[in-house]
Amino acid sequence: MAPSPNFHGNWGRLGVGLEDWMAEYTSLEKIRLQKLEELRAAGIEAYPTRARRSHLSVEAIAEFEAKEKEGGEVRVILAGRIRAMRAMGKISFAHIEDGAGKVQLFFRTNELGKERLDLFNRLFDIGDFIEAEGVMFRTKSGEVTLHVHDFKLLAKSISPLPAAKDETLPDGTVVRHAALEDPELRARQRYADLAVNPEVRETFRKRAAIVRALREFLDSRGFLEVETPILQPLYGGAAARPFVTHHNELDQDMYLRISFELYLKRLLVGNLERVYEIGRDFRNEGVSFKHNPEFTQLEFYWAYADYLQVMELTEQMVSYVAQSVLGTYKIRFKEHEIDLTPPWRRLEMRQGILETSGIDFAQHPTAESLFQAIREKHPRLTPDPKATRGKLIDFLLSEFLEPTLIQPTFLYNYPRDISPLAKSIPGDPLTVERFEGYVAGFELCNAFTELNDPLDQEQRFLEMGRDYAADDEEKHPMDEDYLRAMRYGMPPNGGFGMGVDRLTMLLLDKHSIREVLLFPALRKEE
RNA sequence: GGGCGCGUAGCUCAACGGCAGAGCAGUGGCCUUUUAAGCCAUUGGUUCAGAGUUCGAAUCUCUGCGCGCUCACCA
Repeated sequence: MAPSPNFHGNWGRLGVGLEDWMAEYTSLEKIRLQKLEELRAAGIEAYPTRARRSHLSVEAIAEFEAKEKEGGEVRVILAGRIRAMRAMGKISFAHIEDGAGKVQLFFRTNELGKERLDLFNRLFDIGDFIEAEGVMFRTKSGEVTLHVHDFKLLAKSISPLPAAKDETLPDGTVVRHAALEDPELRARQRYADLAVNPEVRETFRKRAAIVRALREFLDSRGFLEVETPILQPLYGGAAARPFVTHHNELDQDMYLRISFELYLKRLLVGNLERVYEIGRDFRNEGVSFKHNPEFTQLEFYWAYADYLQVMELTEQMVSYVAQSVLGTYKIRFKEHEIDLTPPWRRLEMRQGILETSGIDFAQHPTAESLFQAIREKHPRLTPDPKATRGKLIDFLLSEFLEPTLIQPTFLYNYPRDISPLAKSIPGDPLTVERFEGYVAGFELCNAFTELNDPLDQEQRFLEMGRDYAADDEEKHPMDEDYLRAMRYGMPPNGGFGMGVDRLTMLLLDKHSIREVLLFPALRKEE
């Protein structure tokens, strides 16, 4: 099908001839481009500049239902996207969807005349945006519907959206047929996914509500929201590989931050006593159902508090968010019923690992001894022989304890050598005041009483440097400016970090981080 | 990065060594209260890409690409 001489489509942008234009579009798209031409030939603007709308779909329906008994007329202008069309001779039905929901449109030759109805049936498609003016009424089968007296195209759709159809079964459940389901397509073309899967839009509305609730909670407790650099001359605050980039004018390599920690704690030095940030972290590591290279993190730092106070604030905050977004403390995640009502269970890490693995790591003060114990007790397991004591403990944690932590649990008191920014427990140099919150078997948050002794901190950086000497990429760089800040004096404080994506997964019962990210990282196409 | 699996029409999926199909969407027709509207007719394919085995490949083998699951990595 060749474009006619008065074709208005922009195939000049290809800078090529007719043949390439033909290859650029699918047969369905070519048909729609022809319709576009016909519309324009008929003097109809396919992309008008302005639209009118008096009501959202739900408002129009509600207003009609309120006035239905006394028979008052409800005249409205609705605007939305065509999701279904049913032409039947001299009448037609369609459903449009707007920001609030769907509403049915009813077209009749009586009001519109044959030509206008034919125009609608022939040249309008699923996916087009339209504006429709008329009077609300109820059809024979009971659906509140707009009786259209006039309509107008607002934007023509060239590429066909998946024409998903909702079937309502006798028991009321809705089955969607031919919905866009391919996970790759849904993620790559999130715009199409959002357009045809309303529950995806709902997921992201709820995500926004979760972030809003976190802010409300912290704001109301005197925390100041701040923004610290994403582009940093030096990365730190976590053990992760960074993304490296380059500033041309400064001729200097820069890193995308892997955490906010060191900058937020600088603010405590500056007498900002309660600070938090919600923003993006970047970690140049593997991608999985719970890892995306960029992810949203919440961190707060609270002067004069310790990790026990942070624990209390955490359970209050998470339950507040659940209550405010879902209206309940009881959530479902996969097959689990989870109760977020505070207080949460508190379990000392040593105790938890002893109970689930039969190994008391306190009896094994060196990596060698702990490694031997694991090999003897669990011969089929193969921990890394080069692992530090802390990493072996972490291994036991994820192997034995983590899967059992379904109901919200604070696991506390961590080995010092995997926690270089946390403060030791008085009288116990091997253990730090740190906890992680676990729900549904995965780590939700991580917090500790922050190390505020600049000399100890310098020592820890040096130790980390040694531990990672063999692996440059994971080496924890010495942040001299951070130490300089600490030397001015940092108040004792409790700090906290939580993955907002993971919290969203938990609260919304989504089992992949991609379901809660609008545009997850994907390999480039082709 | 390793292992396993998947990739067929715009969407959802069949065909599993022997003519590449269905439903929806699309196109033409009938139909003035339908709603997965219905009925009649009909269009649409580089079976992800490339190579190989075979008389014959969507199907078997290899390579590549992409995605999913899983393991590793990830305080």
